[in-house]
Amino acid sequence: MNLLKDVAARAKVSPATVSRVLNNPENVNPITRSKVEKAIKDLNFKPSRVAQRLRTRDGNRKLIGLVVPDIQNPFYVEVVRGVEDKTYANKYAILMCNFAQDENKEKLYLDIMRSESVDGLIVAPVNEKDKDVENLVKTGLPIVCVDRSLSDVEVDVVLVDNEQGAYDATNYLISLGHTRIAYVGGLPTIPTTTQRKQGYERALNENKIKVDNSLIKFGDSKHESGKILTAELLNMKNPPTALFTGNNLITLGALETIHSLGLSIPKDISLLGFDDMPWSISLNPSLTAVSQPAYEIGKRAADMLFQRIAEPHQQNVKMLLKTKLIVRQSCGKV
Amino acid sequence: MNLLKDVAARAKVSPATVSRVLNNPENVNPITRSKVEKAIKDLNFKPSRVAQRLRTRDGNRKLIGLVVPDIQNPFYVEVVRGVEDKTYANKYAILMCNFAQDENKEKLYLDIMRSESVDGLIVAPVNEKDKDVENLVKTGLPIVCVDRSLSDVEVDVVLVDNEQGAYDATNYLISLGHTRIAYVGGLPTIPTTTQRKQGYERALNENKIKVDNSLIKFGDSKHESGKILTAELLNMKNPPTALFTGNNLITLGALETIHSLGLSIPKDISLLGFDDMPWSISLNPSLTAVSQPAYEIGKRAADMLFQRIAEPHQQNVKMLLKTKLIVRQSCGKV
DNA sequence: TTAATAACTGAAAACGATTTCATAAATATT
DNA sequence: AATATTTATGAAATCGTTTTCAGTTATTAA
Repeated sequence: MNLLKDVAARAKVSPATVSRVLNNPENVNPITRSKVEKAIKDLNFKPSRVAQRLRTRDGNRKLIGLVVPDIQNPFYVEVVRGVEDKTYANKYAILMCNFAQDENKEKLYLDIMRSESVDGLIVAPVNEKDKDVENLVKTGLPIVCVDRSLSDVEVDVVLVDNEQGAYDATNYLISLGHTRIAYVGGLPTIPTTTQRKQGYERALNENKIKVDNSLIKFGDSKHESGKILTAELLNMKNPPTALFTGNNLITLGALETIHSLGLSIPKDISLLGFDDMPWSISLNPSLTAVSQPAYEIGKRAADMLFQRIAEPHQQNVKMLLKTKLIVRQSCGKV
Repeated sequence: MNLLKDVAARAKVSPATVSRVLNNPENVNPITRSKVEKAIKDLNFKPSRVAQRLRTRDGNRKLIGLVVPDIQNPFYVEVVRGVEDKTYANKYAILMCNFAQDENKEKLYLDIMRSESVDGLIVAPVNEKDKDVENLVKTGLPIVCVDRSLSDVEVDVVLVDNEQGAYDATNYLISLGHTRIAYVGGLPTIPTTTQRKQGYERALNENKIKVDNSLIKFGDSKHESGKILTAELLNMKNPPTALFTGNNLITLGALETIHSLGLSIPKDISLLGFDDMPWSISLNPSLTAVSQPAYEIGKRAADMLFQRIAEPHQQNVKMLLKTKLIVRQSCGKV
């Protein structure tokens, strides 16, 4: 492995000059510069980013962290892509960790982020009171939250209007004549779960439909829990006529249960999912869904982070993006 | 941010001792050790992994790289999870990059891996002649390839028997009476694409069915290309009666096109996909598929990498895992 | 009891880059 | 022509750890 000093030796200059060629080429003599550049090329020299990061004080370490709650959820995959496309353009690397909705894992990964000296961090905190993320914010590390905000601390954030999205979805089901609409939520501790529940309840209330708590279920935001909760709902003596599922994976779990019970959608039961997926149109039946601009969330978050890295003391901003109801064939009239 | 020397000062010992408590607690006096441990706790000290990595020569840097061809492909998501579960247990961090089947991106990310001084690397090379990965192997960096091997260099690798999987799939279609079976492949440059094609052709040959090159298509392994190629096939004057799709995303694209043309599966056309997905059962119709043990691939690869990091000079191993044909409802008799 | 060995600890060098400071040479100013 | 300024470079300090080496104290062996 060739080091900067090897380049210096070969080009017969000091290490300082090589470093300048790398970082401030404008203030080294063109002749010297080309000698050094040749040596760099000859030796196929690549500076150690580790040494660079150790030495560099400011936000030029070319590494950002991305802490994702669940890489199996296609929503986050899209967010990741959005972040990545932006960071790639800037030759930043991404240190990405998936904590799988596990608070301990999140804590470990946040510690790692800190001690890896990332320039900044994009994270979807486990919950609104996430002390670990809060503490990290307090250290002054540039942080952008996505999908979920923090309640006790000022931070940049890119969100989607979950309440409104759920409201629209529920209203749509009501417009089809449904009154027994179940909400199959994810982890009750994460803000999106409760915001979506609020939108759901607002729609019911505005339509004078009594909220029936036996139709509201919470789980762990994963596929398996979607299956189980849906089974519970459909086995009630007086089952719902429509299911509003709280995320991607829950929707897929619900689909699986419905099919395994031999029920037909939308004839026997209507299904409306939060989160659209690239293959929603290919599901059986094609899925009516609340679509979030996931890729854009990622892009905007990355933009915001680079902004804040450049200007650490600017005011915090909260960006709220809209959802869109995509009507396909999984909901029918009652 | 508290440093090791702050801990040392508070515990009234030298930095060396603090470092020992961190790394070799067994050879520091218990009394001193607990003083230091208290100081560490009091100051909430977390060592800088950057400094640690810079200083540490051997394979103890607690960081491995993971270079993924396409994070949108659920197959790789499962692989990632497998890798992650193993590495988490060892308190390793993963530097993960998604090169989206883009060779230039791959090159940049590999450079980053090298200069981030990772202990080792898990990668699915863009192709069998991938010079960039080869060069990295030659530097002596511990590397495990997954899903795709390298032809010109010795390296540890975890593969699936793609040829056999495709053979089984094609045979199954033939057993249903199909003779006009199309193969909708991904990028022709990646080994899995050609191996699957070989299995497909072997099955045809063994059954005395002439290989019809107009029924073999290649694209870019993504959703969109699955849509386009399927449309081309179905618009032929004499279209195939069955489609064997070369990966996940292509399958989903094919499904979309088939539905948009108003065709019914399996009545009008049979569909068999390489790669199973968690929601294959919920597709319209539920999908018959060749399932790869993706999660296990990831786990095994991580195991193998830790092995090699521990024993850099052991012999290279190639692990071949089996696929499994999962019969559901997307294939019918002709 | 003394010599040999083991157990602890600290000072200082090292990892591989960047940056400050000083200096020499080149150019501009009067 | 003399001085002031700019440009270009190198020496050395630095980032935050680990590790070597040496030295001191405690333990064991003779």
